[in-house]
Amino acid sequence: MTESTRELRSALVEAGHRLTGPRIAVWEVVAGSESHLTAEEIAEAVRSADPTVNLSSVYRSLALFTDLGLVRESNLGANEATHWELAHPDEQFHLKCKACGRVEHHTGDLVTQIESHLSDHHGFKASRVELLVTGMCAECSQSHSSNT
Amino acid sequence: MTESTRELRSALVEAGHRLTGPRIAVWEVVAGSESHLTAEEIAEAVRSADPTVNLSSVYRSLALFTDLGLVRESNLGANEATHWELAHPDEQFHLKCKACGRVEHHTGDLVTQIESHLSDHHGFKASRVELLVTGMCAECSQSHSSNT
DNA sequence: ATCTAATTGCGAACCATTTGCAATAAGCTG
DNA sequence: CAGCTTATTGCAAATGGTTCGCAATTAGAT
Ligand SMILES: [Mn+2]
Ligand SMILES: [Mn+2]
Ligand SMILES: [Zn+2]
Ligand SMILES: [Zn+2]
Repeated sequence: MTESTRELRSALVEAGHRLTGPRIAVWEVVAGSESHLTAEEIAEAVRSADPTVNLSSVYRSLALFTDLGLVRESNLGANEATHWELAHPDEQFHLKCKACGRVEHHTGDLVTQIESHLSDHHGFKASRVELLVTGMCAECSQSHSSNT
Repeated sequence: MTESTRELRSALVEAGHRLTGPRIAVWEVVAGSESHLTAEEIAEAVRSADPTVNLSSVYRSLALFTDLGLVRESNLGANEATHWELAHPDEQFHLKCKACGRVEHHTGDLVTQIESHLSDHHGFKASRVELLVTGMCAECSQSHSSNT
């Protein structure tokens, strides 16, 4: 049993769930990837290891992992499928380049400042912050510029 | 012709589009509401004035208005239908209370600071910022507290 | 009043996600 | 290890929001 599987097991057991084949497979894929994946992409990768795993089970595993705080679910655009990735904190937010499509992470304490401000001045207790900045990344604004 | 319709007409004409019954009806509903409405809710309201207007036309009008910058489209939660409202700037973001469900607006210059920081230090040119803070509003955290 | 292209209504298609249910298997317990 | 209970799975069908194709309508120009 791999180290990553061990982590999964303890999280599952602690919450009273079972360690199963499909869950392990989904976990390995998500934990072993750097990117934001759709359920279908995850299912595809999972199937290469075990072709019997069903897409429904992938969805169910992801929902459970999200619940346990192991993975993070993101909407990276209207009418786009949900993307999943290993959990990361709120203050690490998303920069999406509309030219190349890449999604980068950016850590800023400004998110934390917003939370504090809302709590201190407005009594709003934030439990989750989702910040998506869409625009042009450095590389793309460079290559798309019409200068000499 | 109402004032609000006149505004719509000039925006449409300027972009080479026609002023039509369905577009006026959708516009009146969105412009006359304070809240974030789903396409179905808008269609319902539109039908009370003109029952012949189709849901597809509502979607098409909303897509066009969004394109023209007249309305704003928001995802206020995973697996929830898209919501529309009259356009408002990026720095006016969303606070969603998970207890009462209300969505409030909050204006903070911190969003603008994030944009500047990304531009100055990372060469990322933001064109749109979507910030959704989920948590408990002041009223709800008060009434849900278990104190004497 | 005529003309033409944009727009609409309608129904069907689409796509991501969820669900019901019978079959399977994880993790006790002895 | 074998038996038992119940969570979990695979499958296929349902769902719900949104889009699409196309023929009929209509806005706006001439
Ligand atoms: Mn991320
Ligand atoms: Mn809003
Ligand atoms: Zn880019
Ligand atoms: Zn509330």
